[in-house]
Amino acid sequence: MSESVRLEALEVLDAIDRHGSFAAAAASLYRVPSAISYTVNQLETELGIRVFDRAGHRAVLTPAGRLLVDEGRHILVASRELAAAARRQADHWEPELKIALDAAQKPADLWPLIAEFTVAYPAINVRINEEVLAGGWEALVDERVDLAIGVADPPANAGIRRMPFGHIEFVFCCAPGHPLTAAPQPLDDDAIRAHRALVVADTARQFAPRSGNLIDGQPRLTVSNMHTKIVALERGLGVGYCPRPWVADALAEGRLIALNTEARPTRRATYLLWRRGERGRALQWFIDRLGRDAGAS
Amino acid sequence: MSESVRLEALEVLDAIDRHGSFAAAAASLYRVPSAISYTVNQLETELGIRVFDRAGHRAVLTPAGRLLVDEGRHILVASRELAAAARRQADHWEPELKIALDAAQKPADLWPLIAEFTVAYPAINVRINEEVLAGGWEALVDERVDLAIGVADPPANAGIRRMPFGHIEFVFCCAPGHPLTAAPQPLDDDAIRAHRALVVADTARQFAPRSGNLIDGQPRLTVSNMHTKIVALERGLGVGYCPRPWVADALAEGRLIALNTEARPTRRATYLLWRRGERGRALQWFIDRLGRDAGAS
DNA sequence: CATAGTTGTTCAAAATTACTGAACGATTGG
DNA sequence: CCAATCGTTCAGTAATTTTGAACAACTATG
Repeated sequence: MSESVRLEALEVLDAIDRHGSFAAAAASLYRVPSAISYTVNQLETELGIRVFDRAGHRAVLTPAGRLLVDEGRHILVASRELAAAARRQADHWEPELKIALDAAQKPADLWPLIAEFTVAYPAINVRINEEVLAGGWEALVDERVDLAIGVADPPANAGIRRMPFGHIEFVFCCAPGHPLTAAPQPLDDDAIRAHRALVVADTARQFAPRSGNLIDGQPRLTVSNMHTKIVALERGLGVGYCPRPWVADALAEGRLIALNTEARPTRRATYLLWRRGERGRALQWFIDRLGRDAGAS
Repeated sequence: MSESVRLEALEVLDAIDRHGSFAAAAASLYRVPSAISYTVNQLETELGIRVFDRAGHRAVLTPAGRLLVDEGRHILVASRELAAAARRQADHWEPELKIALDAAQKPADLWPLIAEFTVAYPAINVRINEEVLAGGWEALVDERVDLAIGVADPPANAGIRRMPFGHIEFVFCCAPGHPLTAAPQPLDDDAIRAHRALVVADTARQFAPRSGNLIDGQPRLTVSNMHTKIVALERGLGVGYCPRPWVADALAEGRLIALNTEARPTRRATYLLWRRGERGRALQWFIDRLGRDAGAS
C-alpha cells in the first residue's frame, strides 16, 4: 500500500492501453509477458485495487485503471519535460524569460522578434509585462523580470548592466478642438498648467513614483496604460506628452494635433537593462538581437 | 541518459532540500547516507548534468537542481493524488460529478447542498452546468453530465432513470407599462401573439429544440439565460412565462405583473434524471439528498 | 591549532527487486 | 476441434538498490 504510483507502472499501463494487450505491450517494451503481469500485479497490490478485469481472458481496464492511464499520461509527460527542462537549465537556457517593455515602446515592434525566438526555441517560455516609467526598472531590480526594454533615463546602479537601445521622441498632443490649439506657440508652462494633464500611472510599486514631463499644480487624469491615454486625448479629455510611434497615425489622420512647447527635452535616450552576473542564453539572445538593431528605432 | 526523471530521485531531492543535507535526508528516509549519494549520482548520470555543486563540501543545488526540486514536487503531488484518485474510483467515488441544473431552478437553491458535499468530500470535484429545456436531457444522454436536476416533461427512455423532484409553476409576466396589462383576462392566444415573446434559447445541441410555452407565429426575442430574460421583461422588451421562484421578487416589488392566460398548464412536474447502470457514490449521495427534499419545492 | 563533529564519497558485500523462460489453463476464431 | 493468442504462475537468474566500513574534506569551538 505505497502512497504513490510508480512511474514504471504508468509506462507499462500506457503501453498496454496503446497496444491493446499485455503481450503486445511486452513486445513494445522489449520484455516478456510475465514481466508485464508482474508489474501490473505489483501496482494492484500497492494500490490495493484492481486495475484490469481479467474475466474474459482478455484483460480490460477497470474504471480505476482507465483513470490511471489517462491521468498517468500527464504525469509521464511532465516527468519527461522536467528532465528536458533540467538539461536546458544546466546548459544555461532559462525555463522562462521575463521581459518588461516600457510603455513608451509599442508592443507590436517586439512581436516579430518574439515570433522568431519561439519558433527557434519552442521550449522556452517568454512573458512580457508592460511597465510605465520606474516600473520596468523596479521589476528588474526585484527580479520579477530578466530584461527591461526601452527604459528612458535609468538611474545608475552597479548591479544593473545597460546598453543604449534607441531614442524616443515625445510629442505634446491634444485633440483638434481643444482650447490649447488656439494658444500662441511655443506653449509656456502657465498655458499648459491651465489644462488637465493625461498621465499614465507609474507601475513602480515601492520606488518613488516618477511623473514624466509633468508640471506641478496641473490637474490630472491618470490612466493605466498608453492606449487608454491616447484614446482619452482623442476625446479631448486632456493634454499630454506621448511617444511619437504611438501617436503617429493619430497625428497623420488629424485625430490629434502636435503642439510646440518651451524648452522641454522631447527626445530621450532609451536603454536595454539587465542584471549583471549569470546571463542565460535566452537573455543573451535577446540582448544580441535587440542591440544589433539599436539606434534604428 | 534516460529520457525521464525517476520518482525515487525526486523524493530524495525533496528530502535533501527539506532537511538541508544528504545525511539528514538519509535519516528522514530511514536510509544510509551512501544510498542518497547513490541515487543522486544515478540521477546526475541519467540526466547528464550536475544537480549538486560539491565545491564547499556541503552540497548545494545547482540552478538545474533547484528546478528539479521545485517542479519535481508538483510531480510527486500529482502521482500521490493519482494513487488516491484511483483508490476512490475503485471504491465507486467518481473523480468528478457533473450536474445539469435546469434553468427553471434557481442555482442558489443548490448551493447549500453543494457546500455540504464539498466539505464532506473535498477530493470530489463538482461541476454545474445550467441547461435550458431539452439541454439537460441531452447533456445526460450524451454523458456530458451525470445528473440532471429539475427537468420538466422528460421523454421516456430505457437508459435514463428518473425520480419526481418537485413542481415548477410558470407565470405569464410582463412589465407594468406593457399594453397587454390593459387587455381583458384571461388572455387568449390571439392577444398574446400580437406581442413579442421573450424566450430562453434551448441549450440542446442536436435534439430538436423545444420551445417552451410558445405560440407559433409570435415574434420572438431569444436570450441565453433566465436572468437576462427577466431583466428584458422588466424593461418591457416582451412577454413570456417564467418560473415563479425566479420572478417572485419582481412580482412582489411591482417590477413585473402576472397575467392570467387561457387553459395553458402553468404547473409542471420536474424530475431528477440520471443514467441507469453504474451509479457512483457521489451521484447516489445527491440523488438521496435531493430525493429526500422532493416535493418541498 | 588541534580536535571532535560535521559532510559526502567510494567500494565490496548483502539484500531486495525486476525480469526471464517454461509450463499451464482459458478463450477466440476459423 | 485445432491452432493461435492471451495472461498467469513459479522457480531461477539478472539487475539494481542498500548497507556498512573506511576515508577525505570542511567547520566550529575551545
